[in-house]
Amino acid sequence: MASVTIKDVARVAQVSVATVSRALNGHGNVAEDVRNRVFAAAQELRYTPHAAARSLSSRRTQTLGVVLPDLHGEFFSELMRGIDQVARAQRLHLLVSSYHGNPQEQGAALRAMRGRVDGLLVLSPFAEMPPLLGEHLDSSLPTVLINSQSGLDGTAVLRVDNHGGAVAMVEHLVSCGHRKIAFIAGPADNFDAHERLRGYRDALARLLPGAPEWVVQGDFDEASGHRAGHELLAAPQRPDAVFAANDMMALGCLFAFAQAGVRVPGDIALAGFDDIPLARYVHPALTTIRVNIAELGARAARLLIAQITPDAGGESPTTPSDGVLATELIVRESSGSPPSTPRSP
Amino acid sequence: MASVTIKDVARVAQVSVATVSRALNGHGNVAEDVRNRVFAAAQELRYTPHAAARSLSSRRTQTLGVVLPDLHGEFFSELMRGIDQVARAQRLHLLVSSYHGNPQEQGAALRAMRGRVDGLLVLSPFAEMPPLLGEHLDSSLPTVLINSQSGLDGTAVLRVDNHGGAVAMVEHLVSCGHRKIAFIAGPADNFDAHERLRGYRDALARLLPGAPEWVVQGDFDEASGHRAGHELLAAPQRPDAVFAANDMMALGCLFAFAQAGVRVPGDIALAGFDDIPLARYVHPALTTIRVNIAELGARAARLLIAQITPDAGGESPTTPSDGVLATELIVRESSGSPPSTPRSP
DNA sequence: CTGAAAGCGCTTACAG
DNA sequence: CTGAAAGCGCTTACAG
Repeated sequence: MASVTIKDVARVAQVSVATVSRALNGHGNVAEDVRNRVFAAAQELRYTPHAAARSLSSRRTQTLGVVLPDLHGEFFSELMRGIDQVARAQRLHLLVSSYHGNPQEQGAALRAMRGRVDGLLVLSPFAEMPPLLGEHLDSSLPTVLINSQSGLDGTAVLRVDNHGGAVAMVEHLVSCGHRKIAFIAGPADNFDAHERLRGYRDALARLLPGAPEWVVQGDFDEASGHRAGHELLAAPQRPDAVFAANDMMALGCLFAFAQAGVRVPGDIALAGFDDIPLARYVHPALTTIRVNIAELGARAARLLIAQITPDAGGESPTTPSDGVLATELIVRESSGSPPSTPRSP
Repeated sequence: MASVTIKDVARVAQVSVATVSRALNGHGNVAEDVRNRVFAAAQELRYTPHAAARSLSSRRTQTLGVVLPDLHGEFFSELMRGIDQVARAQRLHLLVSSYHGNPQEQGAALRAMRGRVDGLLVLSPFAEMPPLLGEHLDSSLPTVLINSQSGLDGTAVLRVDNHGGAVAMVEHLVSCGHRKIAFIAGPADNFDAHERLRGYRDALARLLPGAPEWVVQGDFDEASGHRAGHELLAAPQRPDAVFAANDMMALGCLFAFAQAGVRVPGDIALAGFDDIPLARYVHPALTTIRVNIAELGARAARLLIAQITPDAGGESPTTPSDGVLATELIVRESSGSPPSTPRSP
């Protein structure tokens, strides 16, 4: 079953290659019996069209490109799941490329997509748009940016409502009676981190006017949360509540508190952001903000498909090219308020 | 920056397209100054070769295909991480395709890879080789099967040592003094599940001759572990230890025990398989078998690359085409033996 | 070292 | 409804 081409099928079916192409692609204008002969021949020979050849002449690859900073963990797999779900419904393939957090590589990854994909999904979490992004984005290639700083001409952007989520969390903590609310920030150069910090600040200013901000720097990983936890405990006055910009840091912080014999939420309340699977399993279960990453991926894919084929079941044409994905407050034990729903495994 | 082709570069550099091609591909036999002119022209025009065209004429796609049952969770993301790591070192792209557990779709996915990839990594966990696999595998396309039942002619297979891991776990449980060891099995039609069950049986027969097997059926998800837990507690004589064929089921079982007020490991010891991130966070931390999935992906990718380009830094030529990936016993609290290392977050 | 030309395997106007 | 032919954008012997 080496390489059987359209010519072989044409020969066996005794028609021209043009007819084979039309028959196999369902182009209507083919006589019934001819079509059957072609199908039979194709089947007999186990013919599969050569994708590169088809792409070259049809200018379509039936493939969506996904360019990410890394292929790591929950976020990646959830995003891919969402993207895959809508891509397959359109019979589109997925070409994934990680640039390993390296802006240099990002440009290369973007450029290498030419001729391989019909459109691009790009995750570029840098708070400052790398100049490369704009330069390497082929303006003739439909593109949807995910959770990225915008700033690009007409490129569609889809974002998680990080700001709104952070505001909701501060509101919740305040409603639980907490007043001295510290924040463990994410990496300064990360756009999501930036938005969450902004949400914390805005909510604090509005709900607790006059209350000082209390921000400890972290970098989204557990170790930095652990350090931040110790740092907070060392302060002359301890906070009532700690809001970490993501769950991993909240977990690190929780561990630091446990080491120091500080009880959560008895002594200090704690909250995170993301609702990773672990969040419900730690003790106490972590109050957090849920982000439906699969949905983010699915919507981004729909947005992109709508750009590629305005009538293939993508987002409706009235959908604005920019979108925001809502978040959800998940109240568990760690924030000092009894959870609204019983704990489930 | 629409579509600039090699012709445009040739015109600007005032050479033939053949020369442009040779210069850009580093073919040595190009005069220094000509090469420079070509590079300058390419840069000026922001030229990027069209992948489909290049593939069609060179018969190489610079892409590895990955065909998986689903794009779900930890296993998927770890596998991808490992594959990506070695693929990028060779500047290879990754085309991923999920067949959503549907053998029918698997065939389609496999066939659709023609002309898109230089080789295939296929995960086909069905205990019975779907006849489709063999039929749809293009014999001219280098392929590596991952964790699949073999049975195919010369196709390379890479496996996790599920049998060995299960044996090691039973040995550990026995060494902790447990005698009545129950097993929560995975889905009957899953190859990994089958091997783990076989390991349990073999070890039991060897270490505890005469002891009856005690197998409860599960299907790898948490809910089935939960059911199995209740079922085990309802038995006239409770087991000393429960070995679940994966961590998710162990977690479900743990939850069932907690609900029933049964203490782990005090009343019943518990162990899982996989070492998912949650395993160390639950209480008590779960004794399990670690499988380095990223390494599995990396080795599979190397094996495949070696087939594609026997001298591009893939596995050494002496590497057998079949391989087994060792597992590691991770002792934590749940098995009733004090953990050998202090608990870390 | 360089160019003209064939060819990779398809698709798609263009005639008929 | 069908076929001959051009063309998609490259690469690669083949000459020179």
